[in-house]
Amino acid sequence: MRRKLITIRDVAEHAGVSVSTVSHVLNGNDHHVGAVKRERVLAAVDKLGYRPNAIARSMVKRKTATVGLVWTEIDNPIFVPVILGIEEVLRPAGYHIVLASAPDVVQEIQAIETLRSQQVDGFIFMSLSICYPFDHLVRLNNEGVPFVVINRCLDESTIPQILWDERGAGYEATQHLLSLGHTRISTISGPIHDSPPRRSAIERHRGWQEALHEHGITVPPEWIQISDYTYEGGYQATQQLLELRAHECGLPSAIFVANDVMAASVLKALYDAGLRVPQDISVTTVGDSPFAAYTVPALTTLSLPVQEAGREAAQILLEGLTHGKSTNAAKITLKCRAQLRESCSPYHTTT
Amino acid sequence: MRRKLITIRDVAEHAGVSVSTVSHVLNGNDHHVGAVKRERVLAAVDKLGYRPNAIARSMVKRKTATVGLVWTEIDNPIFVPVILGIEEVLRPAGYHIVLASAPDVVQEIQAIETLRSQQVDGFIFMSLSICYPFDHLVRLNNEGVPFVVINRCLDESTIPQILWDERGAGYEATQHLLSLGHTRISTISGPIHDSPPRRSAIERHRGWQEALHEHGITVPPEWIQISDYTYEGGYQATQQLLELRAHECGLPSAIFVANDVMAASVLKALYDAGLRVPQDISVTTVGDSPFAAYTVPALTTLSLPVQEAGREAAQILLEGLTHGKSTNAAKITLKCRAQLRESCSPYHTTT
DNA sequence: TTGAAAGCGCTAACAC
DNA sequence: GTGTTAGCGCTTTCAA
Repeated sequence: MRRKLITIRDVAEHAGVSVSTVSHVLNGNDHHVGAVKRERVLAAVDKLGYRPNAIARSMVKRKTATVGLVWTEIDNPIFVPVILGIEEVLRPAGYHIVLASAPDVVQEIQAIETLRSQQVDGFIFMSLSICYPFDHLVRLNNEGVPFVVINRCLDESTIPQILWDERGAGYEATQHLLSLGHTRISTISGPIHDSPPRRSAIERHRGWQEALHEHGITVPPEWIQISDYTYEGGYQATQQLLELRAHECGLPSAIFVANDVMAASVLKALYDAGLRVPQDISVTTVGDSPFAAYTVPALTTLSLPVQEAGREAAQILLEGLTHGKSTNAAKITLKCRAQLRESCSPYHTTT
Repeated sequence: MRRKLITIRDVAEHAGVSVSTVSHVLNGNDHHVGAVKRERVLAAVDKLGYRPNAIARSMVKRKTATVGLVWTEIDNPIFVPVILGIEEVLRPAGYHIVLASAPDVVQEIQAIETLRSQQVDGFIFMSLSICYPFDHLVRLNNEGVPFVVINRCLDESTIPQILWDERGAGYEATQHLLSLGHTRISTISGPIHDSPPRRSAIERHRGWQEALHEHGITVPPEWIQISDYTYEGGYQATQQLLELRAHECGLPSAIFVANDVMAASVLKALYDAGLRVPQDISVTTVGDSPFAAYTVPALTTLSLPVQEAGREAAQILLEGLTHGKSTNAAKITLKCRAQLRESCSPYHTTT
């Protein structure tokens, strides 16, 4: 930043005191500084427009008051609320956030390296529920670097992590359908066969399974559509399902769709096929994107406490940042909340 | 980051060379270093797991390779693609991004202060098209700090800025309706009366006006609904419009909705009222959120090149970062692209 | 209460 | 080619 930098020395000179006195005043170590000199310092600071150099300070304090936010795939809208939650708690604590998106593990490792050389004080890792290898995270943890991980399956109890109760979400979404009398309940699942696996997809699917199982219900395999969490995928999966009209197993009376993005396009596919929701077919899903309340019909869904995840993560990190190390490695699972809207109706034989 | 830090001196010692040699090797000033010593240095670096301290380097180079991203309201999904665009160009250039959200001007000024003391090399400001006062930006500019501003109206030609052609978007969206034979074209506008003003809302509205004016069309004032860019707002505005059924001016045959969020709820409101889109009423809008292609019916809209805005901003900033200062303060206006989908049909007297 | 001075880890003259 | 050394701007003993 161009301009001749104004340093603490300039201030000291201007105020006719020593640099250490200036430093003391500026850092609130006022106790041992005379009121007169303090005033003089403050005046000089003001007059000169002095702006302390945080870099220089970081150098000697060996702390930067900065945390690295490593994002496994930034191209996801939930990024925003999560960051919001993180900022909400990190900002007041005086911390800054440095961003680094890292689409894969190699880049993640690379990002960690870079950020560490930047001397960040800690990390938050946010991923798309993908079960990447995490040896590097274990190592990082062993080195005593504070960090917390959001939405990633690491089967490692000494790393603090925030998860959503995906299985519970799938379960409850299905349970809701069951409670309405539906028994012919299909699913359009997320990428449950991906490798590395996608935890959310697998868990939501399992939740659906468990709910059905509890009621002793089995469904024809054709009613299980594996898709990919995208609009296009949801649309196509629905078309697949609709072809069963002519098939012996027939159509389900309800669909559990693994995320709200697909659910939106499921609605569209159903509409395009002339089926009415919820009269002809009910739909539940997971994820409560802002649009979910304004689809036609509005989606009954389980909302992920996204911003809360950011808050929790930051909170735990802060703990580790201040108390030198994460006290008790927490594994927090956040419950999803049901949002009952218009896409479901009680089961009845064809209208 | 705990652990005894390994410094460049340790490496020098281990390799039996001087620190400056190590520094040269590490910074690619290889020309003047013998191959033998270079190897020894590299080996020592590897063996010791040396990680250069970027903070120390920044201190002497007076550069941090970091840019501050100041976000006027982080709670907006377009944040993600914009960041994506920014990272796309800043990352390869070796720059990091420090985040700071600042909901209002006071906090923005504060954020700038903090980031400057953090020694960021430059800034990108991203706002919601709100015409905040910007004296502080002019000052920043005068101090020679490189920065660029996205989506904000500052009537100041020496500050590089990226804008979207909002007026053009409104114009073309309306023009499309006109070309389909519509003349009874209503608008659900954004917050055009806000203070400080919202540029996008005003411009889109003006685009609508201009298109009608060009065709010598005037509309009853009841057909102009001022709303707020939200789902709720869009829904309510539509209900207002629908009350005109009983009114002497009657219903329009088409609506230009100022953003896609409102458009989604307009669709819903119309559906709830038993009106079919596009058979009974056509809808165009601005903004092409991912969901816009999957509403029922899919929205005909003008898409903002969002990621491109991020890219352009970063590109221009990079210019200023490397060439000491922004060469020629650019004001780039990005054109919006029409996405023709299902929400419009040719005008015809009531079906 | 105040100040002098020793670094924090690195780069870049400048000397050899 | 290679090494010595003077800072970058700040905090923090330690003395006075």
